[in-house]
Amino acid sequence: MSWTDERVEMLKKLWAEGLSASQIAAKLGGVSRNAVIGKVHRLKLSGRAKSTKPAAPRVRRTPNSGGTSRPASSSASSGGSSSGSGSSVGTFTMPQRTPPSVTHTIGATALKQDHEVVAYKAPHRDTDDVVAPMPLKLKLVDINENTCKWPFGDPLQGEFYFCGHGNEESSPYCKYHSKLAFQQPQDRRRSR
DNA sequence: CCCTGATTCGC
DNA sequence: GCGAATCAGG
Repeated sequence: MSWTDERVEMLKKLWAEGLSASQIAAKLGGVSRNAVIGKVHRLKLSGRAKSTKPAAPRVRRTPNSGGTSRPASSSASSGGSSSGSGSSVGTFTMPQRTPPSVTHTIGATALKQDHEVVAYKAPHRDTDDVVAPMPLKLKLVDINENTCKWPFGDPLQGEFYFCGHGNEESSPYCKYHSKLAFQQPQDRRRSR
């Protein structure tokens, strides 16, 4: 299909209304969104509602100068483009097992009382005589192989730290949190 | 991966 | 002039 006056008019209108190129292409029919964008550019209608945007910092593309282009084979696209999930420094990965929300509540509650309280009885069904330790407020940088890595708080919120108490060997958590972390299989309530 | 617009360039 | 391919972001 070609760009008749009507179609161009429609294009201008829709573009002015803020519809996306693909939407306009769909409405007009018979054209791809690329066709629409291309036309828009030719009509010099690009920059739409673009406030402070004097010049486009576009980086010149370099397919291959003056030669036969578009050989389909984009050649060495290799994996140089990073985006690698590699190991970004500073990134912390939460434990696979999401700590039960109960713990957070407890932690928070205990925190409000702040000092004084050194320990508190474990919540309900925990018949264990294991006592939950008050979390030492260890920062990410302060934890190591021997500190419990049970997280408290929300990394996105203000407070975020780790339990930090000593652990049994080979465990990332202290005795108490190891229990919470490694067995949850208790009966799951029918959520529905 | 979905989407957006921007750009290039063979046709 | 046209628009597919491609790019650069969100």
